[in-house]
Amino acid sequence: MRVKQIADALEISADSVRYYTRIGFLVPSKSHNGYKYYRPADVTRLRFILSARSLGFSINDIKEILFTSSQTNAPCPTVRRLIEQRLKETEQRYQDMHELRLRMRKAISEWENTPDQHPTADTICHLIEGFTSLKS
Amino acid sequence: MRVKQIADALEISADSVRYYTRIGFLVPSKSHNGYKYYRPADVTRLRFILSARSLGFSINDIKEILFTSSQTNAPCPTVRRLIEQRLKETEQRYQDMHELRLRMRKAISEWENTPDQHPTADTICHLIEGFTSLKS
DNA sequence: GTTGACCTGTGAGCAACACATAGGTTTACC
DNA sequence: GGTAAACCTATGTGTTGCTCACAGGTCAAC
Repeated sequence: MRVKQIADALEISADSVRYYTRIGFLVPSKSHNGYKYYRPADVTRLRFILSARSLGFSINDIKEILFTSSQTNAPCPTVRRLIEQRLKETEQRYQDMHELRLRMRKAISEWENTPDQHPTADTICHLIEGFTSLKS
Repeated sequence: MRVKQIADALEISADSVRYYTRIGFLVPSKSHNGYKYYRPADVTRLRFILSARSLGFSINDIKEILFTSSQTNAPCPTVRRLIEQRLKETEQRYQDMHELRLRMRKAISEWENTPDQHPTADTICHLIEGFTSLKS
Protein backbone atom coordinates (compact mmCIF):
# COMPACT_ATOMS: atom_id res chain seq x y z
CA MET A 1 0.00 0.00 0.00
CA ARG A 2 1.13 3.51 -0.68
CA VAL A 3 0.73 6.36 1.70
CA LYS A 4 -2.67 7.55 0.56
CA GLN A 5 -4.13 4.08 0.61
CA ILE A 6 -3.15 3.36 4.18
CA ALA A 7 -4.23 6.86 5.19
CA ASP A 8 -7.66 6.43 3.63
CA ALA A 9 -8.04 2.98 5.13
CA LEU A 10 -7.56 4.35 8.65
CA GLU A 11 -9.24 7.66 7.93
CA ILE A 12 -6.34 9.95 8.66
CA SER A 13 -4.39 12.29 6.44
CA ALA A 14 -1.53 11.13 4.28
CA ASP A 15 0.54 13.78 6.01
CA SER A 16 -0.06 12.15 9.36
CA VAL A 17 1.12 8.83 7.98
CA ARG A 18 4.18 10.58 6.63
CA TYR A 19 4.76 12.12 10.01
CA TYR A 20 4.59 8.79 11.82
CA THR A 21 6.93 7.41 9.22
CA ARG A 22 9.34 10.25 9.61
CA ILE A 23 9.63 9.73 13.34
CA GLY A 24 10.22 6.03 12.85
CA PHE A 25 6.90 4.62 14.04
CA LEU A 26 6.33 3.08 10.65
CA VAL A 27 9.08 1.60 8.53
CA PRO A 28 7.81 1.08 5.00
CA SER A 29 9.92 -0.39 2.25
CA LYS A 30 11.06 1.77 -0.59
CA SER A 31 10.42 1.04 -4.20
CA HIS A 32 12.63 1.96 -7.13
CA ASN A 33 10.94 5.33 -7.62
CA GLY A 34 11.35 6.36 -3.99
CA TYR A 35 7.73 5.79 -3.06
CA LYS A 36 7.14 4.18 0.32
CA TYR A 37 5.23 0.95 0.50
CA TYR A 38 3.38 -0.09 3.63
CA ARG A 39 2.64 -3.69 4.55
CA PRO A 40 -0.16 -5.21 6.63
CA ALA A 41 2.05 -5.12 9.72
CA ASP A 42 2.27 -1.36 9.29
CA VAL A 43 -1.51 -1.15 9.29
CA THR A 44 -1.64 -2.99 12.60
CA ARG A 45 1.00 -0.75 14.00
CA LEU A 46 -0.70 2.38 12.78
CA ARG A 47 -4.00 1.22 14.18
CA PHE A 48 -2.29 0.79 17.54
CA ILE A 49 -0.80 4.27 17.34
CA LEU A 50 -4.21 5.80 16.65
CA SER A 51 -5.80 3.89 19.50
CA ALA A 52 -3.13 5.10 21.86
CA ARG A 53 -3.49 8.68 20.64
CA SER A 54 -7.23 8.56 21.19
CA LEU A 55 -6.56 7.54 24.78
CA GLY A 56 -4.45 10.62 25.33
CA PHE A 57 -1.00 9.10 25.06
CA SER A 58 1.63 11.42 23.64
CA ILE A 59 3.95 10.57 20.80
CA ASN A 60 6.72 10.12 23.32
CA ASP A 61 4.56 7.80 25.39
CA ILE A 62 3.91 5.71 22.34
CA LYS A 63 7.59 5.64 21.56
CA GLU A 64 8.25 4.26 25.02
CA ILE A 65 5.48 1.71 24.76
CA LEU A 66 6.60 0.56 21.34
CA PHE A 67 10.17 0.23 22.55
CA THR A 68 9.23 -1.80 25.61
CA SER A 69 7.06 -4.01 23.51
CA SER A 70 9.81 -4.50 20.95
CA GLN A 71 12.02 -5.82 23.74
CA THR A 72 9.37 -8.53 24.21
CA ASN A 73 8.58 -7.10 27.62
CA ALA A 74 5.03 -6.48 28.71
CA PRO A 75 4.39 -2.76 28.19
CA CYS A 76 1.36 -2.87 30.48
CA PRO A 77 2.97 -1.43 33.63
CA THR A 78 4.33 1.43 31.55
CA VAL A 79 0.94 1.97 29.99
CA ARG A 80 -0.78 2.02 33.35
CA ARG A 81 1.73 4.47 34.76
CA LEU A 82 1.57 6.79 31.76
CA ILE A 83 -2.18 6.98 31.51
CA GLU A 84 -2.39 8.03 35.14
CA GLN A 85 -0.06 10.91 34.41
CA ARG A 86 -1.89 11.90 31.26
CA LEU A 87 -5.21 11.74 33.02
CA LYS A 88 -3.95 14.14 35.65
CA GLU A 89 -2.87 16.56 32.95
CA THR A 90 -6.14 16.17 31.14
CA GLU A 91 -8.10 16.89 34.29
CA GLN A 92 -6.04 20.01 34.76
CA ARG A 93 -6.58 21.21 31.24
CA TYR A 94 -10.23 20.37 31.51
CA GLN A 95 -10.45 22.54 34.57
CA ASP A 96 -8.50 25.33 32.87
CA MET A 97 -10.83 25.17 29.87
CA HIS A 98 -13.77 25.35 32.21
CA GLU A 99 -12.49 28.49 33.88
CA LEU A 100 -11.48 30.10 30.62
CA ARG A 101 -14.93 29.36 29.27
CA LEU A 102 -16.59 31.06 32.20
CA ARG A 103 -14.29 34.07 31.93
CA MET A 104 -15.04 34.44 28.25
CA ARG A 105 -18.77 34.15 28.77
CA LYS A 106 -18.64 36.66 31.57
CA ALA A 107 -16.68 39.10 29.42
CA ILE A 108 -19.10 38.79 26.52
CA SER A 109 -22.02 39.30 28.81
CA GLU A 110 -20.49 42.35 30.47
CA TRP A 111 -19.52 43.84 27.14
CA GLU A 112 -23.09 43.77 25.95
CA ASN A 113 -23.71 46.82 28.05
CA THR A 114 -20.43 48.50 27.24
CA PRO A 115 -20.13 50.85 24.29
CA ASP A 116 -17.21 50.90 21.89
CA GLN A 117 -14.51 53.40 22.64
CA HIS A 118 -11.49 54.77 20.86
CA PRO A 119 -8.04 54.04 22.18
CA THR A 120 -6.37 56.68 24.31
CA ALA A 121 -2.86 57.23 25.49
CA ASP A 122 -3.43 54.86 28.37
CA THR A 123 -5.81 52.30 26.96
CA ILE A 124 -5.52 50.00 24.00
CA CYS A 125 -8.93 48.42 24.34
CA HIS A 126 -11.03 49.45 27.30
CA LEU A 127 -13.16 46.31 26.99
CA ILE A 128 -10.24 44.03 27.71
CA GLU A 129 -8.45 46.32 30.10
CA GLY A 130 -11.64 47.11 31.92
CA PHE A 131 -12.62 43.51 32.29
CA THR A 132 -9.66 41.86 33.92
CA SER A 133 -8.98 44.76 36.22
CA LEU A 134 -12.26 44.21 38.01
CA LYS A 135 -12.32 40.45 37.63
CA SER A 136 -12.22 39.42 41.30
CA MET B 1 13.62 48.24 33.40
CA ARG B 2 15.46 45.26 32.10
CA VAL B 3 13.82 42.07 31.02
CA LYS B 4 13.82 40.29 34.36
CA GLN B 5 12.45 43.26 36.20
CA ILE B 6 9.45 43.67 33.94
CA ALA B 7 8.93 39.92 33.93
CA ASP B 8 8.96 39.73 37.72
CA ALA B 9 6.69 42.72 38.00
CA LEU B 10 4.01 41.04 35.91
CA GLU B 11 4.77 37.54 37.16
CA ILE B 12 5.73 35.93 33.90
CA SER B 13 8.97 34.47 32.69
CA ALA B 14 11.72 36.57 31.19
CA ASP B 15 11.51 34.28 28.20
CA SER B 16 7.91 35.24 27.63
CA VAL B 17 8.85 38.90 27.66
CA ARG B 18 11.62 38.13 25.20
CA TYR B 19 9.12 36.29 23.05
CA TYR B 20 6.68 39.19 22.98
CA THR B 21 9.59 41.46 22.17
CA ARG B 22 10.80 39.24 19.39
CA ILE B 23 7.42 39.26 17.68
CA GLY B 24 7.24 43.02 17.93
CA PHE B 25 4.62 43.42 20.65
CA LEU B 26 7.12 45.26 22.80
CA VAL B 27 9.72 47.62 21.44
CA PRO B 28 12.29 48.33 24.13
CA SER B 29 15.23 50.62 23.60
CA LYS B 30 18.70 49.19 23.43
CA SER B 31 21.53 50.29 25.61
CA HIS B 32 25.20 50.35 24.70
CA ASN B 33 25.78 46.80 25.94
CA GLY B 34 22.92 45.38 23.89
CA TYR B 35 20.57 44.97 26.84
CA LYS B 36 16.96 45.86 26.21
CA TYR B 37 15.34 48.51 28.34
CA TYR B 38 11.60 48.61 28.87
CA ARG B 39 9.69 51.77 29.72
CA PRO B 40 6.43 52.27 31.61
CA ALA B 41 4.48 52.28 28.34
CA ASP B 42 5.81 48.76 27.74
CA VAL B 43 4.45 47.68 31.09
CA THR B 44 1.01 48.94 30.14
CA ARG B 45 1.24 47.21 26.83
CA LEU B 46 2.41 43.97 28.36
CA ARG B 47 -0.35 44.10 30.93
CA PHE B 48 -2.82 44.44 28.08
CA ILE B 49 -1.29 41.46 26.29
CA LEU B 50 -1.59 39.31 29.38
CA SER B 51 -5.18 40.34 29.94
CA ALA B 52 -6.04 39.45 26.39
CA ARG B 53 -4.24 36.11 26.64
CA SER B 54 -6.17 35.28 29.80
CA LEU B 55 -9.38 35.88 27.87
CA GLY B 56 -8.39 33.32 25.29
CA PHE B 57 -7.20 35.62 22.54
CA SER B 58 -4.41 34.22 20.41
CA ILE B 59 -1.20 36.01 19.63
CA ASN B 60 -2.54 36.71 16.17
CA ASP B 61 -5.75 38.12 17.61
CA ILE B 62 -3.73 40.45 19.77
CA LYS B 63 -1.67 41.49 16.80
CA GLU B 64 -4.86 42.44 15.00
CA ILE B 65 -6.23 44.30 18.00
CA LEU B 66 -3.00 46.17 18.56
CA PHE B 67 -2.85 47.15 14.92
CA THR B 68 -6.41 48.43 14.83
CA SER B 69 -5.82 50.37 17.99
CA SER B 70 -2.61 51.87 16.64
CA GLN B 71 -4.61 53.24 13.72
CA THR B 72 -6.64 55.10 16.33
CA ASN B 73 -9.68 53.06 15.41
CA ALA B 74 -11.82 51.48 18.07
CA PRO B 75 -10.75 47.84 18.27
CA CYS B 76 -13.96 46.89 20.07
CA PRO B 77 -15.86 45.42 17.12
CA THR B 78 -12.84 43.28 16.30
CA VAL B 79 -12.57 42.21 19.89
CA ARG B 80 -16.23 41.27 20.07
CA ARG B 81 -16.00 39.29 16.85
CA LEU B 82 -12.82 37.48 17.86
CA ILE B 83 -13.95 36.46 21.31
CA GLU B 84 -17.07 34.85 19.86
CA GLN B 85 -14.87 32.74 17.61
CA ARG B 86 -12.48 31.83 20.39
CA LEU B 87 -15.34 30.94 22.67
CA LYS B 88 -16.68 28.52 20.11
CA GLU B 89 -13.30 26.85 19.85
CA THR B 90 -12.96 26.76 23.59
CA GLU B 91 -16.36 25.12 23.96
CA GLN B 92 -15.29 22.53 21.42
CA ARG B 93 -12.02 21.80 23.15
CA TYR B 94 -13.79 21.70 26.46
CA GLN B 95 -16.13 19.10 25.06
CA ASP B 96 -13.22 17.14 23.58
CA MET B 97 -11.41 17.21 26.89
CA HIS B 98 -14.53 15.98 28.57
CA GLU B 99 -14.83 13.02 26.27
CA LEU B 100 -11.15 12.21 26.44
CA ARG B 101 -11.35 12.34 30.20
CA LEU B 102 -14.22 9.87 30.25
CA ARG B 103 -12.43 7.54 27.84
CA MET B 104 -9.32 7.58 29.96
CA ARG B 105 -11.21 6.93 33.15
CA LYS B 106 -13.10 4.12 31.51
CA ALA B 107 -9.88 2.56 30.26
CA ILE B 108 -8.23 2.75 33.66
CA SER B 109 -11.24 1.24 35.29
CA GLU B 110 -11.47 -1.59 32.79
CA TRP B 111 -7.77 -2.29 33.04
CA GLU B 112 -8.03 -2.85 36.76
CA ASN B 113 -9.45 -6.27 36.02
CA THR B 114 -7.11 -6.99 33.14
CA PRO B 115 -3.79 -8.73 33.73
CA ASP B 116 -0.54 -7.73 32.07
CA GLN B 117 0.36 -9.63 28.96
CA HIS B 118 3.41 -9.99 26.78
CA PRO B 119 3.34 -8.71 23.25
CA THR B 120 2.68 -11.19 20.49
CA ALA B 121 3.04 -11.10 16.74
CA ASP B 122 -0.33 -9.41 16.44
CA THR B 123 -0.53 -7.26 19.54
CA ILE B 124 1.68 -4.52 20.83
CA CYS B 125 -0.25 -3.84 23.99
CA HIS B 126 -3.46 -5.76 24.51
CA LEU B 127 -4.71 -3.19 27.02
CA ILE B 128 -4.80 -0.45 24.44
CA GLU B 129 -5.76 -2.60 21.51
CA GLY B 130 -8.41 -4.37 23.51
CA PHE B 131 -9.95 -1.17 24.78
CA THR B 132 -10.71 0.85 21.72
CA SER B 133 -11.87 -2.12 19.74
CA LEU B 134 -14.83 -2.63 22.08
CA LYS B 135 -15.44 1.00 22.78
CA SER B 136 -18.96 1.06 21.30
C1' DG C 1 2.46 11.26 -27.42
C1' DT C 2 0.41 14.19 -24.62
C1' DT C 3 -2.94 16.14 -21.62
C1' DG C 4 -4.80 16.18 -17.12
C1' DA C 5 -5.81 14.31 -12.71
C1' DC C 6 -3.80 12.55 -9.09
C1' DC C 7 -0.15 11.25 -6.39
C1' DT C 8 4.67 11.51 -4.18
C1' DG C 9 8.66 13.01 -0.86
C1' DT C 10 10.97 16.59 1.24
C1' DG C 11 11.39 20.79 3.64
C1' DA C 12 9.33 24.38 5.95
C1' DG C 13 5.82 26.40 8.98
C1' DC C 14 2.64 26.72 12.94
C1' DA C 15 1.59 28.31 18.55
C1' DA C 16 3.48 30.05 22.37
C1' DC C 17 6.67 29.80 24.61
C1' DA C 18 11.01 26.97 27.32
C1' DC C 19 15.65 25.65 27.20
C1' DA C 20 20.74 25.63 26.18
C1' DT C 21 24.64 28.24 25.46
C1' DA C 22 28.21 31.50 25.74
C1' DG C 23 29.21 35.40 27.54
C1' DG C 24 28.43 40.10 30.16
C1' DT C 25 27.54 42.46 34.87
C1' DT C 26 27.38 43.11 39.62
C1' DT C 27 28.38 42.27 44.30
C1' DA C 28 31.35 40.55 48.10
C1' DC C 29 35.36 40.21 49.81
C1' DC C 30 40.41 40.53 50.33
C1' DG D 1 42.78 47.11 42.68
C1' DG D 2 41.63 42.50 41.88
C1' DT D 3 38.94 38.42 41.61
C1' DA D 4 35.57 34.93 42.21
C1' DA D 5 30.81 33.69 42.54
C1' DA D 6 26.19 34.78 41.66
C1' DC D 7 23.30 36.51 38.59
C1' DC D 8 21.85 38.32 34.46
C1' DT D 9 21.75 38.89 29.18
C1' DA D 10 20.68 37.94 23.91
C1' DT D 11 20.42 34.73 20.57
C1' DG D 12 19.45 30.41 18.60
C1' DT D 13 17.36 26.12 18.90
C1' DG D 14 13.83 22.73 20.65
C1' DT D 15 9.17 21.56 21.70
C1' DT D 16 4.21 18.85 19.98
C1' DG D 17 1.76 16.84 16.40
C1' DC D 18 0.90 17.51 12.78
C1' DT D 19 -0.30 20.71 8.12
C1' DC D 20 1.08 23.22 4.04
C1' DA D 21 3.83 24.54 -0.03
C1' DC D 22 6.36 22.99 -3.58
C1' DA D 23 8.43 20.74 -7.43
C1' DG D 24 8.11 16.91 -9.59
C1' DG D 25 6.59 11.78 -10.66
C1' DT D 26 2.83 8.36 -12.33
C1' DC D 27 -1.00 6.73 -14.71
C1' DA D 28 -5.14 6.36 -17.49
C1' DA D 29 -7.57 8.30 -21.40
C1' DC D 30 -7.56 9.98 -25.69
